[in-house]
Amino acid sequence: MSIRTRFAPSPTGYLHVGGARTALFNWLLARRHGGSFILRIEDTDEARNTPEALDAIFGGLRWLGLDWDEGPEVEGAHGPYFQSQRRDLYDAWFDQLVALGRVYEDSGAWRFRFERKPLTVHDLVCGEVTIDYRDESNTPDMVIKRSDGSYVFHFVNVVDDLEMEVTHVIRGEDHLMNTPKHLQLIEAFGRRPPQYAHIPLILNPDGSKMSKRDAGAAVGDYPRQGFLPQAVVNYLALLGWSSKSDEEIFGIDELVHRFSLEGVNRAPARFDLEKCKWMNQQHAMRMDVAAFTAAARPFVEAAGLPVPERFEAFAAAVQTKVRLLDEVPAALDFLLRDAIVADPQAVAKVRGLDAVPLLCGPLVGAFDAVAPWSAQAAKEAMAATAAAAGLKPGALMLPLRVALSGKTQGPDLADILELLGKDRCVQRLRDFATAVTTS
RNA sequence: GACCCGUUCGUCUAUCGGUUAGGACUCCAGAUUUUCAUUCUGGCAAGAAGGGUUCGACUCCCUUACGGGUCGCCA
Repeated sequence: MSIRTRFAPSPTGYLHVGGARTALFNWLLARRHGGSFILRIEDTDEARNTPEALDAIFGGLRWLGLDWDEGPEVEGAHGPYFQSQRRDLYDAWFDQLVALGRVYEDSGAWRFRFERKPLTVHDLVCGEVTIDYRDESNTPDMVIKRSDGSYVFHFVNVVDDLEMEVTHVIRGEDHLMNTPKHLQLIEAFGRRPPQYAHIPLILNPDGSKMSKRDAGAAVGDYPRQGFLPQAVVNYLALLGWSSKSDEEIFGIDELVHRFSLEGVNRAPARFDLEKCKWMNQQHAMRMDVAAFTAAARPFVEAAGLPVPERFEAFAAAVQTKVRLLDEVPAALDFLLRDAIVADPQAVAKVRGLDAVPLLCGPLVGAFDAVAPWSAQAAKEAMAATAAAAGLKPGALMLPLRVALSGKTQGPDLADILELLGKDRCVQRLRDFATAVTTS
């Protein structure tokens, strides 16, 4: 019998990283075992549902690459996949409970009568958890149908998992105490419960609960901040799950191959944006140039920079230098524009160096004489200029970098020389000369 | 408050009774790159506390502390 998992968000806010990770784990388990991953929209709270939230769910899952085998748009044998469209089904299941005498009316709503006994959840992550339902004060009979006739989460969630033949329910630990309620319902229906796995929550760096407004909480913010989906997936997978090895940079296929519920931790994990960024850089560096170029292009365009014909060569020059894609425009700015704004601190740092007079004098002529222009030829001219003055070529590197880019950090000097071209190099050397002498 | 779950470097984690408690992020130092980033090497840094059990506990049990979760006609 094949594994069936589901992600069942309610469209009431933005897609949260916690929800995204829940979806990821469900997706990974299904893919690992060749099962099915179902997307079900739990939109029973009409007052709080919004179309934007629904778009955020679809968009977020798609961006992360978590495709669903059954659910909205793709449909499937157990639809519809919006709870708001499953009324008839719920009515039928509710009637069963009425026939069994397990519900009673209370102030216009209907409550499910719990059996008063201890209930044990056999959780794949938490182990055996027993909650005593004999203590009625702590576990009052729950409302499953509101006085307006609509059904409550616990009821529809259980009915749908049964109807959709879900075999594994992976969800946040905040649902652990709900599970006995669900078990009671399933028992009343005379059905077998799915396997449960409650995963720990994601916390803020300070240990507080991560909510919608916290940094890094909304998955929708990641794309425009320049995160790569594969990096976010990788980072999220490692929050609360361990591959039990020292490696940690995994592509999605590798995660699928390695994933197992056994590796899931029981303690909540704090979200570390720094490590997430580091991981993004690791993935960015591993992309092939064409893919990186395609991913970086929109950021450069959005920044209003001219995108040259040979953009790929420019993107390649900064591929290992950025953590997030939104750093690309700033990294490329001096290469794409005619004029540069030199960082005063960078200029100050090199001003007093012995090599500066060479840059302002002989090197300008040496560069001007290079024909045809190439990074190699330019470097040879630079070496010759240095040698003539009794300096090592290395002494010219940093000042030249500052002269050409206005910064102390950036692409490889050879790339700068090559991409800038002769005219711009000579011009910037002249500008640099006036900058260091006049101020 | 009651009931659950949890607690290893600042953070993410490995360890399933015997390890100099390992790796990663961050930070620091050095090497390589004639330059920056990358990469490499080294360093700082941990078993919440107290009791047991055991020849031996981070690992098993109990208590306390702390953290998180749940106690809705929200999901």
